[in-house]
Amino acid sequence: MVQQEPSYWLMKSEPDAYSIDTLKNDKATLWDGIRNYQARNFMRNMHIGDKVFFYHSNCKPPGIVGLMEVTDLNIVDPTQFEKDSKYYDPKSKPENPRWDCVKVKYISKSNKLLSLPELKILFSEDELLVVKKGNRLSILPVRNDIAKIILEKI
DNA sequence: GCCAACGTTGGC
DNA sequence: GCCAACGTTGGC
Repeated sequence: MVQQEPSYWLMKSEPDAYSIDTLKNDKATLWDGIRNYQARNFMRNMHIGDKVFFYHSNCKPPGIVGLMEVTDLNIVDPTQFEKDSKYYDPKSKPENPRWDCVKVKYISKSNKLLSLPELKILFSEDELLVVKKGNRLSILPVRNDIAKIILEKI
């Protein structure tokens, strides 16, 4: 059987909430708390073995700080049913969960952050501009050709 | 703190 | 289905 080439993604997290160092320590994590349908749907399109760039957002300086890999798919996000969670969704019912997520594992932390200004150049011709001002999507696909360049820089 | 971008909500 | 109001993201 032919080994399928992985797809590449970018997922954002505020380092105050969950950082690359926390993931490095945890080794793996559920990427839960996603409450945006388009971002959720991107997770549904992931496959085991896909590579994910970890992006630190809303911090100084913002940028790609490491690499992860998808290890599990279609996991019901437990936080949607936790009343004390800030991700609690009273409209979601256990018999028909609205939010699901993937599990990722730590691969590596960048020696040097790949900064937002550098990403703006890399993604300048991409239609799903990762770095577009006001882009509220916390999960985005990354084109293979761009991903290859990023991999050389992190 | 400001604000651009844009998703969500709810009245009609 | 339209759209105004509102809320969130996230860079600066």
